Amino acid sequence: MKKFQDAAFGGHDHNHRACVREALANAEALCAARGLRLTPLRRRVLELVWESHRPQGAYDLLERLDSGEGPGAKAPPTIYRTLEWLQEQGFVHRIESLNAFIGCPAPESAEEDPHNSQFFICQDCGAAAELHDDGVEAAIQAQARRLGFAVAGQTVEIRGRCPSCRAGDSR
Amino acid sequence: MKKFQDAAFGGHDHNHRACVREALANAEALCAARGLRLTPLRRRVLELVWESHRPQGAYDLLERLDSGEGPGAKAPPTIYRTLEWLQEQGFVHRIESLNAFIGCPAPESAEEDPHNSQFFICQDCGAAAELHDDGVEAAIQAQARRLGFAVAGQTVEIRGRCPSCRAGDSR
DNA sequence: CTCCAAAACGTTATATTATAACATTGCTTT
DNA sequence: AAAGCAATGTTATAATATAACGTTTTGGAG
Repeated sequence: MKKFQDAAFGGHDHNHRACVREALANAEALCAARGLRLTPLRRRVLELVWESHRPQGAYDLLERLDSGEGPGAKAPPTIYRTLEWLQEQGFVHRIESLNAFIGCPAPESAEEDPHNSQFFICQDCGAAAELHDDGVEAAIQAQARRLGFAVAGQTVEIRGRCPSCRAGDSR
Repeated sequence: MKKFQDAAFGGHDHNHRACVREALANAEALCAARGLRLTPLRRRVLELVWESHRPQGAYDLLERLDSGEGPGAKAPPTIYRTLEWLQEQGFVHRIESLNAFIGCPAPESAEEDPHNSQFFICQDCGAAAELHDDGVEAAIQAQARRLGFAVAGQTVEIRGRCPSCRAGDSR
């Protein structure tokens, strides 16, 4: 259980390199399957997003992109366009309450149910965990039915403290 | 049922003047109870927020504040400070996914459970309904427990189409 | 009632986030 | 090779938000 909890927030004992590798492999596979181009820029931005389990601001990403190996002097539209494309593919999500972006650990599942995801975001360490819980989804749909409301998409972002930070862990 | 659904989104057949009057009366009562000052500015901004059931941008509100009766030339901090205070009192909520603000229909209930509110926002007409559903709350808490996560606050914003717009109503 | 301290409001400047519009590059298909 | 299109670069600016400090108002202590 402890392990599951830590993994969700990218706990300090998880193998992050494997995380990133898997995310990139997923993206490559899905692009191949869809006939889309995971260009160097798109790949690099996805890597940057995955450098941590914390949602990243667009300008933070841009700065790191700029200061990296490739050619510099990229302007905001570059990063916003790239993030937009990554979102369309389900490779990253936007966290509305933070104006920030985070990698999706399971982009392939977004095809089945694009609207069912919830984020738990630690206010101490900034880490975020993405969940796809049918219970939350069902409760929302029940209310929507009651209201006569047709759900098109959901933003569910829970602020609080992650298990590590509650335990007084440093990270 | 129809009436309930319409009321939630401020349907065109509801008595909006009464809506506003009630919201202001609520605010006055709560301020009196709490020994707080509902100044003319705060009262005016709350009125502006309540001019519709659509979340309003800060600059929209500022512009309308500016062009109204009182002295003009107010700058952004004025409106942001006022909105911040209104939020602290639970009189308005911020809609993260829209960078906008909406009046709270039941600020008194926020004292009991400050974290339990969900918004259903129509992508056609822009109207939003606030709900406090224990089912959604419970489902979120269940996941939080599973994760070992301590919930401090929730952002639940559902995008979709309201009953009026689904019916092809104009508004 | 006066004066003080704190709260509320005003003002200027600037930070942060995001997009419009158009130019250029570079695949890819023929 | 040329046309056509997707991707990226570039410039400028829009939209949202806050820092810092000055002035006014107000409620309460004396």
